[in-house]
Order: sequence, then C-alpha cells, then structure tokens
Amino acid sequence: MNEQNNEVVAIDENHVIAERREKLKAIRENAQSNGGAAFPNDFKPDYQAAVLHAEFGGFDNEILDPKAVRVSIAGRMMLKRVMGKASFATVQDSSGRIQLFISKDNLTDENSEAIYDAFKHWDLGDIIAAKGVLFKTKTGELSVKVSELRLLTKSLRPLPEKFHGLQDQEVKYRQRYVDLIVSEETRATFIARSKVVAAIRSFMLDNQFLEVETPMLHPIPGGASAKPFITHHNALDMQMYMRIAPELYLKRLVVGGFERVFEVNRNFRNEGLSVRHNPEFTMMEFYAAYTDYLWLMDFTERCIRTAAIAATGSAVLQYQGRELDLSKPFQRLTIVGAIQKYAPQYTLAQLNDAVFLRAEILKFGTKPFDHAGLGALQLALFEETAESQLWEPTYIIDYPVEVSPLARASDNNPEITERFELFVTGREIANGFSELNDAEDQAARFHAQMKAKEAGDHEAMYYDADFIRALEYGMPPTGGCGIGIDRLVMMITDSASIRDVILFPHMRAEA
RNA sequence: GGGGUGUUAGCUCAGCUGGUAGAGCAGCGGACUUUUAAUCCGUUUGUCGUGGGUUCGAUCCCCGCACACCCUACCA
Repeated sequence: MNEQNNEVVAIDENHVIAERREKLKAIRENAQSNGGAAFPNDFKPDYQAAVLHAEFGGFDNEILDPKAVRVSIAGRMMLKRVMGKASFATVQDSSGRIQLFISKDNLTDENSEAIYDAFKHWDLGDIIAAKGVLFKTKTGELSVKVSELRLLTKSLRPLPEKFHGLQDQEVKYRQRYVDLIVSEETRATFIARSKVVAAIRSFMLDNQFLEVETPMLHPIPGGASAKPFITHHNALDMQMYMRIAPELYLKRLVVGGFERVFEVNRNFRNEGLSVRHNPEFTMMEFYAAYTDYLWLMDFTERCIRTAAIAATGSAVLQYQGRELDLSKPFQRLTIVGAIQKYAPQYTLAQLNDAVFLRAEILKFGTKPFDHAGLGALQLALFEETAESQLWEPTYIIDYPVEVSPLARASDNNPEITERFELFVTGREIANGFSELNDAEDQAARFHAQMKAKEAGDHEAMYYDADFIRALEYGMPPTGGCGIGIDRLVMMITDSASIRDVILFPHMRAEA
C-alpha cells in the first residue's frame, strides 16, 4: 500500500475512518521500526469459539483451573469493555463468539504495559488474536484469560451500531459482508442454504445420478419460455445467449447413455425482479431414464423433504408465521380440480367453456393469447384464482400441450401432457414431466412454437435442430424435473424475499 | 413498466402543519481489576439523497431526478 492509493479509496471518508487511518499509520510505523508486519500472517488459531463452548462450557473453575487449558483463538472484536486495568472483549469467529479477559497483570509479554494501552485504542471490527487459559467468570461465562494479545488486521470502517445491528436493507444486500459480520440470522440462512444444496447433491448421488455441467452460453436459448440475456463471442463473432434452462443439453446426455443426470447451476432470465425473482437463479434439474411424471413426483417429494430435514432438523416448518408441513404426502390436483377446490363458484360447465373462461380471465386484468385453447384458458384461470392459495405442498397436473412444448402427451388425452408443477406457500417450486422423446412430434412442436413466435409470442421457443437430431438417435423414455433452489431455500429458511437467500442479489447501480 | 412508502451524524433513530438540527451507540479525553448493549463525567462530527420552485426564510410545502423497500405486471 502506498500514498497514491489513498486518493482512489477515499470516496466516503468521514472522521471515524480518518481516526482509524491515523491508528493504522501508527501501527505501520511501529511495525516498521520493530521489523514486524502491520498486517501479520503468522498466527494460527488452534480453537474455534463454538468448539471451546462445546468442549469446556460444562466445566466450572474447579475443573478448569487444574487443567489449565491453553488455547489460541482469533476473530473479529465485536464488543469491548474497558475497566481501567482490566478489560473484556468479545471475539467472533466463523463458529461463534468467545469472551476474552484481558488484564495487564496476566499479559506475559515484556511490553505488556504498551500492549494493554494499545488494546484500549483498538476498535470494534478489528481482527485480533489471543492466547491464554480457559476459565469461568463470576457470572459463569467461559472466557479466555489472555496472556498474549495481538492485532492482526486493522479495520478502517466502523461496524453498524452494536445493539440494533444493520437495519438498512440496501446495505444488507449491497454490502453483504457487513450483514454477515453483524447478523447471526443472515449467517444461519446461508449455512442452511449450503446444507440444502449439499443434501440434495448427496440425495441425487445416492440415487445413482451423475452430476454434470452443461453450457451456460447457448447459441440457441432453449428449455424454457423466457427472455434470454444476449451476449457476444468476439473470436467467433457470434451472438450467444446466457442459458435460460439446461434442459435440452441434459436430455442430449440421456441420449448419450447417461441415464440419470443432474445439474445444480444458474439460469439467467431477462425479466423483472420481485421478492420471488432474481435475474440469475439456481435450479437443480435432473433426468432419469425409464421413469415418468408419477415417479418424478414421488422422488421430488422425497428430495425436498430430505433437504428440509438436513437444513432444519425437521420436515415441519414455520413459514412467515404459518405452519408448513412437508412430512405429509404432497397433494395432487388437476388444474380444473384445483379451481373447483379453491374457487368453487365456477361450475364444471363454465370451466369447459372457452368463451366463458376468456371473459372471466379478462376480469382479472390479464389478456389470454388469441390462439389460447381451452387448456391454456383453464391454466390462466387457475393462476388467477387458485395458485396463491396452494400453501401446503401440492402437485398440479394435466398441463395442456400448447404450453408444454417439451413434455410427453398423455396416452389417454392428446390435449394434455404428463406434466406437473409443485406449489408450496403459493409459489411454484418445481416443474417436471415425462419427456417428449418422439423426435418427429418434438419437431412439430418446435414448428408450432416458431409460428407462435412469429405471431408475437416473444417467449415462444426457438427451433433447435441439433436437439431434434439427438432425439432422432433415440432417447429412452425419461422423466425430468427442475427444482428452484432459491425458492426452496426461502421456504426452508423462512425468508420472505429471494434476496434474503442470494448472497449478492441483483441491484441497480449504486447512486 | 405502473402504484405506494422511504432517504436527517459512521450506525440506530427523533425533529411540533416553515425560523438554517438533536439523542443513543461508535470516536476522542478522563475515572474504574469480573464486564455482558458495562457504567460514570466531559467532548468532536451534518451539503438533512439530489436538482429546481414557492417564501423575507425550506429538513419541513410543491415539481423533477436517483436509489431502496413493499404491492402490481412479465416469469421460476
């Protein structure tokens, strides 16, 4: 670090930061004259706070004193209480917090006076290290009686107020590092997210699935109905698209003989933001040969239940003050059945009357496409009347062919597909179906999509000739499903906004 | 994209239907050898988001803009 750099950094300087820079300057000068480093990296802690509490928290001083347990710990100083010649400091590491008791008399260094005086000027947020012996204070708190104390990293920016914490949502999202320092709850959320992903991964591996990675840059965006981000490859001078779904690549792998594959990765959709939508979101998508949508529903249900238990210890959760029970078998309803259950004012005759449905949907302020058939109209009414009420896990089945261009049609009814979507807390969490493996039918469906695109449906799919070629080699009968990981984590961690489960959510450029 | 709410010290927040701002924390100085948001005494700090307008005078009223949050739309 040199002087020139300071000008670049000094954007939002204030007197607090200025004071700390002065302290750092003194630390540098002191280090220089002693031949040490201002930012030393020669200290290795041998314990984490939580381990100390777990191993020694149960003992009182009668047991601790004779043991004389010597520990080295390091972390961020979160609280400091100086009382003349003795002080307490609370240090936080990735596992939790531990209290230090620092008294001049206990410091063994020959410069103990100077070290103790220096400590009095260290700031909350500084990274410090200590060695000492465990003991219990008067109030019974396990603490370290410090014999050696060091400052490892000077913190130049003040932390949020120690009691109220970080209240500003914007700062929580833009400066997640600050949020993580001060919010136990935020740390817990992302630890739970990691457990969810780990549990899903091992669940898939336990069920003979192969984890794969398919392209994020697509020459043709496919696998979903969504607006893509467009980018450009310079060397090839070609337009490329950030993937909106991995589906068509994963199915190519099934053609190739990987009969069970899954991928946990990001999808990108160039659409609006909301508490349920981030432009890049994580999806776990999987395909299993010789299975169908009925098998997928059972499997998905077990996968989600397993993930919830791994992260929280229970399949019975609380979401936004309301119980959410994932332990019971998930309900299954057809689109029409769901409308009848949650909007019983409609008669079956009305629900099969395209003219009536079209008029009814308009009342909700949405305009169905001109070419929408009965199934699509029923789906639109379902979305308006029933979807948000599906609190308990519910599979909705019998999606119309016209909105399911990659799904296998039902053998009993060519108008509907063997497809489901899973709704929990009124939100879509998963979408799966028996895959369409008839190459000629798939080609015809792509042609229909192209027509829809020409007719103004911007989200209709492109014709993917290589995917058709792959299907022409023969894809075994297969079931495939995608689970929205962010929404699943929201549900499991009781988070109201998708931004609370994404470490660095998309934000507008800072003002 | 549309609607609502918000933006005051580094942080958490007050601020009376208009008279150029306060508290707590943090910081700085002092007291204090078992504290728990330590306590006690003293003390520094503000383009009141931003640009206009009304007014003798605007943190306050009006208009625009920026950013955030919530609702809504597209979607998972």
